[in-house]
Amino acid sequence: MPLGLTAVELDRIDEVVASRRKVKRGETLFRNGEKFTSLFAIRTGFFKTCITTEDGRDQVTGFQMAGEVIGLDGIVNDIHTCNAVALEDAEVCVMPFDRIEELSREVNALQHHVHKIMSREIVRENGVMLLLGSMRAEERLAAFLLNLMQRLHARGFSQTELVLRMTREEIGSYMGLKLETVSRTFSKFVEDGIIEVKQRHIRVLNGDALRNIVSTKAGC
Amino acid sequence: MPLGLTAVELDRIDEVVASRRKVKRGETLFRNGEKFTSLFAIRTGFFKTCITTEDGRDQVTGFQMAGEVIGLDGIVNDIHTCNAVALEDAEVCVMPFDRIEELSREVNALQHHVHKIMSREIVRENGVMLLLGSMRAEERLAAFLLNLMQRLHARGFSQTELVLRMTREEIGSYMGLKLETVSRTFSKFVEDGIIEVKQRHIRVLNGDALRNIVSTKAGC
DNA sequence: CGCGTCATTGATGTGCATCAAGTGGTGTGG
DNA sequence: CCACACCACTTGATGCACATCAATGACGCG
Repeated sequence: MPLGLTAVELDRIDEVVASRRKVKRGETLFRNGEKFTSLFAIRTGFFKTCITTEDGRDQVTGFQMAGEVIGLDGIVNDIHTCNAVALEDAEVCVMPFDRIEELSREVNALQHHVHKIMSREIVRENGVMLLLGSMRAEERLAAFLLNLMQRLHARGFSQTELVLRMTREEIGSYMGLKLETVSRTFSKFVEDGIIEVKQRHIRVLNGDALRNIVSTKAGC
Repeated sequence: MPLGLTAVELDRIDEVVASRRKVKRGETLFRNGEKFTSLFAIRTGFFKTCITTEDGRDQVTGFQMAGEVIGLDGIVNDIHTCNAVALEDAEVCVMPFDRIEELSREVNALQHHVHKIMSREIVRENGVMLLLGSMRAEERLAAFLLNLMQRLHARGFSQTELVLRMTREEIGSYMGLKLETVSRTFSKFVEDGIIEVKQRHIRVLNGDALRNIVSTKAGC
């Protein structure tokens, strides 16, 4: 969590956690239409959030890992508007939102932290919109891999190796592509010597090449 | 603004407005990279927000009208990450964010209101992601028109007539389409008798048809 | 009136979707 | 422990929606 807090403040912040909850792989933490009461801080595990429309369309709107907060969509109307599904066995901290609001009136740092988390999510989604609106398949996947690597690295994992927690289809859904396109694009990256793929294990051989792919549209 | 407030509370909320600012058509309210200090409530006028990437790509991430709040992206890093451009002469209320935080510690309703505004933006962007990721051109534009109509109607404007404040290119950028595609799709709607188009003036003849277009992917 | 901006419409190209077949890993039950 | 079934993935062939390129038309402003 945040920085520059006194011990007392840190204790107060612990108070927002009402309980913990385990979610098995494949199960949902919350569903579209359910009443919103709490935000969830992921302790361990990996989630996807996805929207399902009346007509059966379904789209992954994000992947969340340990240390990230999930459930912000529910605040507006006190109803969750997406499903949060565990992609591996997970544990979350349940943080009742009224308690968060209460405490953040007393602890300025908490208040500001909450605002930042929400703003960060807005900015992240801006980035995804950019990606969906104007990038080609290779760029999307390069950006996706770089983003995952960066987040995993920030958590102390390898910079170059990662294990995908999601299927090709879920990646495709998130990136606005079909699973075949995801697969083909990975294959192309392999041919080009940029990554190695073995099932869901990915080793990045040439991170710069990925970065180039993402930001080399200028020449077009 | 929100409901169920005492007169005293309402007075307090007025305090968040430090000043007003006029923005002429084509000018920016804030720019990517500028220091973030305030949120802005639009009093009159119409804005677009857009991201510009290093490599010159540019994408509209939203259109905002009177009564909406703009600038939420700046909270995370105290830096704006997008440009806000007035599409017509506009006036905004400047609301210094530290004052918002200060006051929302005292006025619960304000605190909750701020949270809702941010959450609403997250949910809106979720919807755009869905649109960009899985809808075809006709569906995107139908959804776009319906959304504009609904927001304008909520502000007391006609349900069936609207004036686009933005160019075809800006619409296309927002929807992940080229301006030609936007134009062609409008023309198709006209052929089908769904709308009338005269420059930027749009009259919706058959709102149900639009709604059908948006939610008729089940059959495909 | 003439120029610039925005919009429309047509002809052609292409990136990704779609359809289809086959492979490989995993898990289960005999 | 092996056989089978299932699922995720890969790879190829074809088609289509939208992009791209290009020409023309309609406003609005100096």
